[in-house]
Order: sequence, then C-alpha cells, then structure tokens
Amino acid sequence: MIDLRLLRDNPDVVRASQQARGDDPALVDAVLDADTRRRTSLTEFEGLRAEQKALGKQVATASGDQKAALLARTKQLAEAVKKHQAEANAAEAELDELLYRIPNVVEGAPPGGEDDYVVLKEVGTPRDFAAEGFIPRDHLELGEGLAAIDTARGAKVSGSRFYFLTGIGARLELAILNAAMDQAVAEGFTPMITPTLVTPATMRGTGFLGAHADEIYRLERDDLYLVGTSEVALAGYHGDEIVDLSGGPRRYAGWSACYRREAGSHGKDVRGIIRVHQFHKVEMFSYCAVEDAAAEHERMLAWEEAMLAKVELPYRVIDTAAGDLGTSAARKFDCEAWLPTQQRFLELTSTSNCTTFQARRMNVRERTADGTRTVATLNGTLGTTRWIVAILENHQQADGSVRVPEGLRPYLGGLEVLEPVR
RNA sequence: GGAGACGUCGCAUAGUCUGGUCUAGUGCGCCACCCUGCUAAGGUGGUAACGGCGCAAGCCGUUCGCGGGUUCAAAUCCCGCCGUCUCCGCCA
Repeated sequence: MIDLRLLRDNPDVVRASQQARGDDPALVDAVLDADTRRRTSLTEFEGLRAEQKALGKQVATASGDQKAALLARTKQLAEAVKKHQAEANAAEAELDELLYRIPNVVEGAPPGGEDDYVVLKEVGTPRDFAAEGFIPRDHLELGEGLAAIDTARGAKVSGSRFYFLTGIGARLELAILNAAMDQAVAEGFTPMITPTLVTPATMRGTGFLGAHADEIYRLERDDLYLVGTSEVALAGYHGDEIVDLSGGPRRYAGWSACYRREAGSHGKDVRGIIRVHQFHKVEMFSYCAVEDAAAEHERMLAWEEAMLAKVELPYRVIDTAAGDLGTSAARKFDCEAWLPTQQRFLELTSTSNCTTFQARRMNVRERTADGTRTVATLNGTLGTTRWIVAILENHQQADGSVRVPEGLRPYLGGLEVLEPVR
C-alpha cells in the first residue's frame, strides 16, 4: 500500500508513476475523493461519539427524572452514532479498496513494458560452441544423460511441469542452495526455513493477491495459500511489529520450496525445468530504513552477482521497466544468464526494492526520535533450481559431461566433472 | 478430532463473577530531572499504537486476541472465529 500522505501531498508523483506503469492515473483522483469523504464522515461520527460518551458519564451519576431525561436523549444519540459509524466505516472501506489497487510508486525504473528494460551491464563471454567444434545440448538432454533430471516420471506422478531431480541432479540443487545459504550467512544474514503455506492476510499483505493472483495455489478447504517464494513468509515475519534497525538492516536468508501455477504461460518454456510448478530457492530479504533502501538494493544486486561468479556463468543485469514491475516493487534488477541452446538470456535472479509499500501493508515499523515510521523491505534471489539449467548448458563438454564450477565443488565432495551415465 | 484453561498499553500482572470515577491500576524495564561522594540506593515526573481536527499548544476518536451482538453505556454480558498451554484420541 502506498503512503496516503504522499498521495495527498504529491498526487502528481503518483499519477506519473501510474502512467509509467501503464496503469490508470485517474485512480489517484478516485482515492483523493474517497479520502475526503472518509474524513468528512469520520469527523461527523467522532463529534457525535464524543457527545455520547460525555452524556453517558452523566447517566452514571444521575437519578430520578433527571436520569430519565438523559436516557431519552442518549437513546436518540445512540441511533445517530450507529448510523454515522456505519457511514464512516463504509467510507473507510471504500478508500482502502481503492488505495489497495494502486501499486508501488516507481523509483527510477525506465518507463514502458516488458521489452523496455535497460541493460545495465554484461558480465562474462558466452562460449563459442561452433569454434569448439560441437553443437551444445540443451539442459534436459544433458540432465537426462547425467541421470540428473527425470521429467517423464515427474509428469507421471504429478502432471506437466513437475520433475524429479535424481542422483547428481538432486546433489547439484543442494550444492547450489547450500552455497547460496553459506554466502548469505557469511554476509551476516540470518538463515531461515520458512512456512510455505500462509494465510490470506499474509499473502495479501505482501502484494501477491493483486493482478497476479492467478499464479498462486490456494488450498480451499484450509483457506491457505502456497507461497511462490519465501519472500512472503519473511515479509510477514515481522508483521505488526516495531523492529529495531539501529544496528542496520535486518537481513534474512529464506530457504523454501516455491509453488507457481504458471497459469498464463501455456506453451512457454515447456521443455525441461525452466518453468515449473515447484522449485527451491534461497531468497535474501531485508528490512531497512527507508533512506538506506536504494543502497541496500545495490548490495542485494552485488550479492547476487557474487553467487553468479561462483558458478561462472555469463550474464547481464537489466533494469526492469516500470510496466513489468511487481505490485510491490518500486524498482527491480534482474540477472539473466546466457542460455546457449536458445541464444537468449534467462532470468536467474531478481531483486526488488519494495520501499515502504510491503511494510505498510504488513504494518512493520521502526522507532525514531519523532515516533514510529514504516520501514523499507527488499528481496533478492541467491539461488534456485533453475540455475541447474544454466550451469549444465554453459559448462557442458563435447562428450555430454559437465564441468563443475569451482565454487560448487566443495558442495559436491570435490567433484570436478559430472559424467554421463551410460 | 475431543475436553479444559487462558489471551489486558515493551515484559509481568490487577480489573471480568456484581456493565457506568477504567481518563485501564500496579511492579519491572526505559527516559529526563533531583538528591547523594561513591561498585549502590532514594525521590519526582514521564513512558502504547493508530486516526481526525488544528499554524501550534493541544483537543477529540479508535484499539483490552479478531469479528459480530445485547445495552443509553462493554475490558466486563452473549455468539462465532483465531492463537497459546494442558490432557485425551489419531498419525509418523
């Protein structure tokens, strides 16, 4: 939820943000209007309520005729109070409903849609397989050769977009996630294993029940949602709390399974394990002071790049365009690894600065000299199942074996090459 | 799944039976000041959040797990839900 005060004081900023995202700027005026109506009806209600309370006190001490007269008046008043309270509540609900529809105010992201990203930099050089004299295999062919990935049995057991990681495949995923967790811990993050089922309130608070609600699994019978990322649980972790940030940002590294319906992606990335219903992820999450958020965002990006360096992948960093930002994000940087068999970049990490948007919804504040204020939250990927795809393809050798990047060897018992099983 | 107990301003607790000086008391902690020459103690005051009005000082409203209800009036009575603990059942 955006800051109502910002919207009141600087509606043009919010209008411009809506414009940049390709959303309706008129929503801003609808909110302003609803806010005015809410305040009017609230003032009316509060005046009546004050009168009612004052008279109520007199009733307590009065007696006889005096009491009867007072009761007659307070009865009328009670009815009026009830009516105005209902009105004030309705006005408030209307305001909330409108306010919830406004996504976070964009901060620095380039305008435009999905294709209007800006490439910030490219790191590493894609291999020239033609020069090396062989045609690269894609990750599934490699994974099957290594007896690492089994999508056929995944489909048999759970349906399309499910898979088994088998043998070295399972070990490789654990290696990636453990390397990510170790790096996070070394940087001072608190490691967390989080719930993957959350209440509607938590899911709504983190901003995932808006435009992309179709992406989320819901357990009807229990009124719970399956998370698409541990960000959800980590954002809820300090919900309704006043956190102490005097020692700097509070950083958590969440390890969890992630579930996505992939409802709108029919026919996209159907082969292999690029786009699946369930995967695992180590996610960084930070609560920090709002002035520190932009710098923390840079740090998140740097930590992601450090992980990518460990697995020795060529990648680029993009500054996501406003229209492609999530509801909660004010700015987002993605790291995309080169995928040789598709001659394109594939998103491996994504870090978002949610400024105070998410924390306001979750009611996470800090104490300052002047009282309390909402904190900022940020998140960023440190490792996922999908990284296997890029690692297999980029480090493959002519014989179908795969070189293990040095950063992962300690997590694979020193193994230097993954050999095909035949 | 069943039974019982509990949920109060950072923490601990009083208040709920018997609705109205509860403007939610007290202790601890914390902050400020005072006193005191001594590894301390004592004294005084302050110390929740959110919202509305106001240039401001301040005034007002909301919140006693959450949501309804009864009532002129609810921390207090009634109903539903959530959570915690104890015991039982069931299951790894």
